[in-house]
Amino acid sequence: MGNESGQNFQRRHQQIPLAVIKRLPVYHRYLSDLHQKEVARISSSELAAKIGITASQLRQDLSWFGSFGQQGYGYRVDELLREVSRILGLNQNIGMVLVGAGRLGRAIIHYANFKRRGFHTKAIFDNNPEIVGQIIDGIPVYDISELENYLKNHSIQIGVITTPATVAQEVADRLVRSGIKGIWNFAPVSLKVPDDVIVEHVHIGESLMVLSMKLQQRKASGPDS
Amino acid sequence: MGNESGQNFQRRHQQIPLAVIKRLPVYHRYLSDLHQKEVARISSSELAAKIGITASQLRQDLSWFGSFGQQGYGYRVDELLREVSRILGLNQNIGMVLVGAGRLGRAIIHYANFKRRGFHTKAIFDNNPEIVGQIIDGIPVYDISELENYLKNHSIQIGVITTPATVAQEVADRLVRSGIKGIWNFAPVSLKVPDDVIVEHVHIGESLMVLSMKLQQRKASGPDS
DNA sequence: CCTTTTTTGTTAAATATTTAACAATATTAG
DNA sequence: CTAATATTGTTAAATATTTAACAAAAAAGG
Repeated sequence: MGNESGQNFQRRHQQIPLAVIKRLPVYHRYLSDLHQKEVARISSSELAAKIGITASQLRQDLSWFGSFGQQGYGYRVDELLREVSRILGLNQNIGMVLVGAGRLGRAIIHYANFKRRGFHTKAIFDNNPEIVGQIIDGIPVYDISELENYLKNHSIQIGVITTPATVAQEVADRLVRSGIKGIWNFAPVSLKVPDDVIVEHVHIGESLMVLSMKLQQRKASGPDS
Repeated sequence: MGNESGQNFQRRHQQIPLAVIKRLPVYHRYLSDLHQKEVARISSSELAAKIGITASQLRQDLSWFGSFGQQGYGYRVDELLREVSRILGLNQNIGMVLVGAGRLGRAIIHYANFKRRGFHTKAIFDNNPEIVGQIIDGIPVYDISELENYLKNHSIQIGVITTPATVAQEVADRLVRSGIKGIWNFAPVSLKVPDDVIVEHVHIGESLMVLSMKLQQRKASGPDS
């Protein structure tokens, strides 16, 4: 058994590298898969091979959070999945509101609600009178003017912005003023927020540009290299 | 004027770091903004400050592709925007097909078509008979069985996957067999493709987990640190 | 026309991340 | 019970990325 059995969260007091943080959801996905397939144990080298990284990196990453494996045996899939879930904060319920009930907003509600447990979209806000009052996926749509009032009376941790880019900053400001500390932003703008607010930006357009660029590079440098 | 005036694409023969590639779309966005505001010139330090990086990094990044600035003057916004667009491959028309006409698919078509020039979704494929035959945003929806035949007869560079995770790999295989070299994947699976095919994965769920984790960390280590 | 200022592109130093190596230890096999 | 094998967590080395420093050169000001 690991020497500290994962009792402690984040062993060292240094800041965890962003590169490590970004790999954790990937580990979670693969571990979920294995768990579903009822695989009981896996070694760092097997798991790393599946993911396409080195075993060293996997062990190094995990070591930021504790010791979850057993020498000579490897990791128990269910235990490691539980630990990674805990590290990711997936063991608690998180309340969200979504601003911008356009196509992307509707798609995200669906995605977020069905795919990931623990994240609950409690309310939707929009400025279109034709949408306000509707119920989308079981979630009520309120007028954007109600935003501050709603947030005052409900426990919400994350605000999701799926508005046009032009109003995203204004929405962010309003969320921040109402005490929201986490913003999941789909609008293609870099939001300016205070230091104590965390923004995760989903870079849809940027991702397509990266693909376009890589294709162009590949073409330029010869298809065989 | 820069000593080589950007005549050459990618000066050195080394591989361009992924970290650099990922920043280029950000540069593009800020330069577009400046261009729209009719700003004519900008120095590396001004632009870097806006973006929130160091001037050194900006100049270092650009130097991978050529010399676009002028000592004592800075960069001409229109020229640099043109160069960055060219590097990103935004100056050419790119044909795309989208597989999976669900909510996310429809949102992406809208997003990709309206927001970014150069990318044209030519056809949509789905297996739902109720959707097949429809026209979405001016784009015809065909039965998924038509995919290979369509790709044989049209010039398509990118396949977009917005199907459920369960069928994403199968769709990817079919795209690859039809000669597609670029895949823009929204399904939460790591696609296995040959080395000459480029996959860009939009990590929607993973991004939410990262946000969740950062919130949890912030909470744990005290709101003031 | 000359001097001062600005700002680039690049070389070098500092920092961060990844990979390799290995001692420690649990498991397995005989 | 002992020896051989497997595999972790961690320390050290290698690699990559970021930042700083600065010579070169253009622009601005007199």
